Amino acid sequence: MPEGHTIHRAARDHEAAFAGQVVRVSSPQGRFDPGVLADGARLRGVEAYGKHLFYAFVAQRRRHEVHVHLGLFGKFRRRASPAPPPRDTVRMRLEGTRVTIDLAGPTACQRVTPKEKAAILARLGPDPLRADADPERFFARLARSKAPIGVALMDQSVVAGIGNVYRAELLHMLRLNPALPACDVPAETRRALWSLMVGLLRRGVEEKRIVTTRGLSPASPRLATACATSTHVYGQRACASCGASVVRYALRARTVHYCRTCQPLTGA
DNA sequence: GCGGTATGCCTAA
DNA sequence: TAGGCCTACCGCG
Repeated sequence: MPEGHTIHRAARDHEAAFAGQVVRVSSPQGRFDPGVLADGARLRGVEAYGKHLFYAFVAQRRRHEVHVHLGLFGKFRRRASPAPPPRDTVRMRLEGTRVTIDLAGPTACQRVTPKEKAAILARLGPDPLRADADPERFFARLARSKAPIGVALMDQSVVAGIGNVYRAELLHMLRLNPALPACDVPAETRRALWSLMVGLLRRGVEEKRIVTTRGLSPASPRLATACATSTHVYGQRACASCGASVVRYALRARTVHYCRTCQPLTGA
């Protein structure tokens, strides 16, 4: 479930799993070249920025970075070491003494130079999960964008880490119609959007899933099914607030989910 | 077994 | 705007 929360959680978990250890890096699938990392490299840290991950290794006294982007399909699987043989779709295997992480289906998995990493970061807007995020950049971009707010929120150069689920939920919670031009979102609402992004993404990191409704975090799987409405409109047939049918339509090739009653176009 | 679907994003036209 | 890429899972026959 790769939106920003998944990436930040992976950074935290992988850093904890491999902190300071020597990790063996391989590509069972063969589509990633680990280079010098194949013989073992010490993991110095894992950094998350929006939906991008950067693994910093030291091998042969030099620093090496691996860039990972999960895209739509990418997934990490964690197992205890020694792990069973990988599936043949595993693009990258990170093998530590206690933990082995398999990565399958990513859009990107490659070693990058500092210059290449900087170029990736330069394309990204502020990330609400990062302490160094500057929300003013987000506010400024919205203020001068004529694009629909539903498009602006998915634009990683406007804000980094928001995907289709968070977009739908943010807009619903602030009663914004996805088609409203971003520049018409009032300044107060821009600020509210930022605070909400910070709160929801942080919750997503802790719970390892996207939960935007107040629902309790149920202890038993049976209860979990009963309280399955972890969203207001995304993936729902009926709006969790008012019960009206949730509308779906394609906006720039991505399906937007919203409630006509709670999010009228004129009501902003 | 097949087809549809998914929380993403890039490129060609 | 359409198509391509990447993988896993689910419902259907």
